[in-house]
Amino acid sequence: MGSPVSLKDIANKVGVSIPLVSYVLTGKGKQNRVSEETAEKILKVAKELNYQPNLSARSLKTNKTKTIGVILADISNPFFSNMARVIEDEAFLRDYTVIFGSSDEKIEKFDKVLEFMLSRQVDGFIIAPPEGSKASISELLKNKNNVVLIDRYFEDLDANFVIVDNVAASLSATNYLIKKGYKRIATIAYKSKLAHFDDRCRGYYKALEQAGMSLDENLVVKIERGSSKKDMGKAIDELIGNDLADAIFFQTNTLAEEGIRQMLGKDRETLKKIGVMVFDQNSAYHFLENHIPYMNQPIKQMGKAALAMLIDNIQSKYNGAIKKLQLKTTLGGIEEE
Amino acid sequence: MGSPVSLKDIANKVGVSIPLVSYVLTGKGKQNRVSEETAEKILKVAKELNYQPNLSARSLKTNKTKTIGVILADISNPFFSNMARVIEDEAFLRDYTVIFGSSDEKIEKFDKVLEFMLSRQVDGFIIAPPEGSKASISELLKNKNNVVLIDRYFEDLDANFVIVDNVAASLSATNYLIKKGYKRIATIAYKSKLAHFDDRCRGYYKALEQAGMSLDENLVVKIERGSSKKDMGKAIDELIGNDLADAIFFQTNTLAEEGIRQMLGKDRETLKKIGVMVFDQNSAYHFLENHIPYMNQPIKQMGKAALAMLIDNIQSKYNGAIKKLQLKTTLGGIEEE
DNA sequence: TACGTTTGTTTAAACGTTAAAGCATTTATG
DNA sequence: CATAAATGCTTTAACGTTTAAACAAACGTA
Repeated sequence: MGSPVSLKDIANKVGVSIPLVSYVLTGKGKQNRVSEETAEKILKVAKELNYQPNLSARSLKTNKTKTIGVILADISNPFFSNMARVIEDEAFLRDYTVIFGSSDEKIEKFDKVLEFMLSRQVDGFIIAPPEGSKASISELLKNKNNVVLIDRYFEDLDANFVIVDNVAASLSATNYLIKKGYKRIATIAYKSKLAHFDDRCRGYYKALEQAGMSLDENLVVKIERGSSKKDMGKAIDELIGNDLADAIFFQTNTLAEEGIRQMLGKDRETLKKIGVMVFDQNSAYHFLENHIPYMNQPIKQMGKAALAMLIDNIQSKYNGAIKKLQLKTTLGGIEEE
Repeated sequence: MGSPVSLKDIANKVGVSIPLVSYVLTGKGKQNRVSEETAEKILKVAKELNYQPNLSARSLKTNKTKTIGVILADISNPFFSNMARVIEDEAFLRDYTVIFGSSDEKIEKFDKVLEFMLSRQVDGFIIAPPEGSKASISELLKNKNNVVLIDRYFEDLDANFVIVDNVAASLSATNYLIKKGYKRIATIAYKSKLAHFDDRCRGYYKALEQAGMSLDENLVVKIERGSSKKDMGKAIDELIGNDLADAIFFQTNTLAEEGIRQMLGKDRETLKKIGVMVFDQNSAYHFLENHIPYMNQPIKQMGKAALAMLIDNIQSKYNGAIKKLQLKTTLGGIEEE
């Protein structure tokens, strides 16, 4: 129990009615013509008794919980735990409570978490949608729920989102390898229909095209999520064992981590011969002999922007207008820095 | 809005009074003598209308929010984000909501987060207490709040906790290095008064003593939290540059990460000559040439146990009895495995 | 002086639940 | 057959808020 002090206690002590106290403490004293004098008394007593509003009662009345639900893929994954941290901090500042849920990239889990949060009557959502969740999210939007997608989006779904410019990022990433002189640049991606992964592939294609390099389908490898260890082993074997590729662009952090591990497993020298580029940052790269260049995602900015967008939406600052924000990535981990 | 269906709607449709519906839907039908027949009708209609209880109203009445507050040092730190994930999952299964807060090891931030959660009327807390938080937690306990400490504890504070056996873990860790034949084993710890850090040092002392090795104060380095980069640089320089130590036992993951980085910075060969042992696991070690042995903490077990303990406490299964759980660590990352 | 307006307050009602007490009707008990 | 007990339900009240409407007193204006 915080403090079992209610408006009633204050009202009694000051000698006024309960609504008056409510008006003053919610800052609506002026507009409800509460005299300066009583307002002061009320504030003083409230402080004395260390009044804490009963949020359940308030929510019951106002139909707002000041809580937002955040569904990420996996909160123990560094990318998402960093994002969670930013959202937590930002929400704290704005006096919003956050509840987190991990979808594990599974639609069934996602739906369960979503339902859980709906039953908790959250005021809005920040969601990194897993594959196949378009229908659920579309449903959510129909009930005019406040939703901001993050990190991912759906091509033909009119929803707010905050993502990075994946095409541009992949383009830069691939360009970096091209400029380094690599000729047979492979890319490893997840087998997924999520739009942002498509974009990453598109960026890769575009870079090759712009450089006048032909696209070799054998250099584009898609890994199944569940069996990434086995698949990655095979992929690395084929790409490197057969000298198919001289550089690899990993499209996610987790792919890179597994891929690099597999490369190291073969022969410590492999990594020095093969060019590597990664989408997203990872502190573990510091442990490697050579610097690993990566495309740095502005996690902090994304989290902040998503939360700001959502809360503005909840408070219906811009009524109904859909906001789409695409942030820039930056090149990091290069030796010059 | 989930569904704006209330008990009233169900009651109207079935043709009974509201309390009857409440009784049935909360499983108290039998004890309130509701006939099988009406109970069935109520359940059927509830399902039809997709009734979702209004938790605010329920909380207002019952004074329980089915929410627990979890305060960790930093949710973007892998150890804690893994812990968060376990707690999230476990709470989800039990239909409890979790709100997280990061203390950043700062007492001021901790107190703010604590107050925030109290204002949210959480039913209980799982806390990894930062240095200096004993008074706040003691206060919390006085108001008979349900608290379970995790990862850390206070020597002379009678509170529930779930930790690892730090003395035993450090003993094993140091013993491992001793058995490997190292003669001048250093340890690097944080400058902190937290009891679990003391324990880790004690385990180290004990191992040396048992092996008949004398304790060299120069081999025990304490790093300031804020300035760990600078301090660590100096420490590594002194220990290794002067050939003071032939092995280092890092007492936390973050210390090890920084320490290893510094060692690699000097010369890639250093790490092969100096024995290293780390408290806590880190997937980044896979990127190093040599295997890094570590003491593996049962994060999953800890999180699960803490949550179970807390919820049993909330439901006052064991009334007032303090529970102290100390779990075993295991040796990991050794080459033989 | 009368009456509309402003000012400061109170009363009433509601949000959706739960818990206790009340009230018929039926069934068991001697 | 009278009465007690069990059965199945309803009524009442309350949790702590917020919001709208009502009210009284003081003031301004004619």
